[in-house]
Amino acid sequence: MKHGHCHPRAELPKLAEQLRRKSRKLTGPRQAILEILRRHSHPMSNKEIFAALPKGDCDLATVYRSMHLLESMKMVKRFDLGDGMARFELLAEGDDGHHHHLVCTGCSAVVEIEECFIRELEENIAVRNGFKAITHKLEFFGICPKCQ
Amino acid sequence: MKHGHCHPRAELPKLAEQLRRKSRKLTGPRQAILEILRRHSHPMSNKEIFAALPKGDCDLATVYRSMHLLESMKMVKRFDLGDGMARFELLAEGDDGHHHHLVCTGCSAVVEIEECFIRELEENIAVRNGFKAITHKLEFFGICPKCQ
DNA sequence: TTATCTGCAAATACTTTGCAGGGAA
DNA sequence: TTCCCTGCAAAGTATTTGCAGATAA
Repeated sequence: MKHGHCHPRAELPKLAEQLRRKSRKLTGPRQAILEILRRHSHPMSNKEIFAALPKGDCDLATVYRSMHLLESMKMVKRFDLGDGMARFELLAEGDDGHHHHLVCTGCSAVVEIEECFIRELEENIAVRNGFKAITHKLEFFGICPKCQ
Repeated sequence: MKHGHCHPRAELPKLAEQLRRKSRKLTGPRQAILEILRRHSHPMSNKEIFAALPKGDCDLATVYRSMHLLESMKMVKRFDLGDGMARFELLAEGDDGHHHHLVCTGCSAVVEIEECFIRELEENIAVRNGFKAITHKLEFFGICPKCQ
């Protein structure tokens, strides 16, 4: 599944509504950040988002704060691609965003891997170890065609 | 610094040999760190290793440098459990250390998961996307029996 | 002796936070 | 007006690095 590319402004009403529900405000930076994420289909770091914003539009600290907020509202999903910084992707309505990535160790290109092969194994592992509420993080790394 | 209380262990010959091969030295901190890892079966962070060393035994920076060295010699393996710091486990001779973890989101307890379910899928994903040298990182998260 | 190591402190990189002024509702 | 939000700067955490003295071989 794609992430919001079919409905360019679909996120705004949802954003406004969810913000209202938490007595939070619909501000310029928050709209601008969602707009940036909508235009990029790959996971973006705070710094990348900041760089993509019209310059002077908002502070880096505000990007960090906004990403926490949007994450708590389940409008974005945080990914850890193992390079020491958080990355975020826009979530489609009703999508839990669970998927994986194939990351090039040469140029950092990212391919989205939509299938999840682990869900059945989770239950097995949970039962065997007495754990509840099991989730997992799975990322693939390799060398992309261009970098070979 | 001195390490009069540091006794030779099973890894020492291997360590000494590999160090010699790279014209590196067999020093107190390096022996002490391997000894710490040998006594702990769970992945340890630099800070944990540092804290477990006899106090004043070596500097935190030296722990970081030693872990890089030991990793490059394939005597330890680095894991990223998603909490913003690297963790390390001792590797057995000839072991590539590939396995996964089940981490409690409550108390950070770690269960080792020895099987790997992904190896066949890797090839599939590699071919489909034209990638080479594919690897993966997979970690499970949940709530352990004690924390439920 | 000599090249590698180490402690120390300073520097980096990513992220969070305190505070006072600015802004949405 | 009332809170919430923002910029700015400072602080926090994990990690790396420059340097001069210490040490293994």
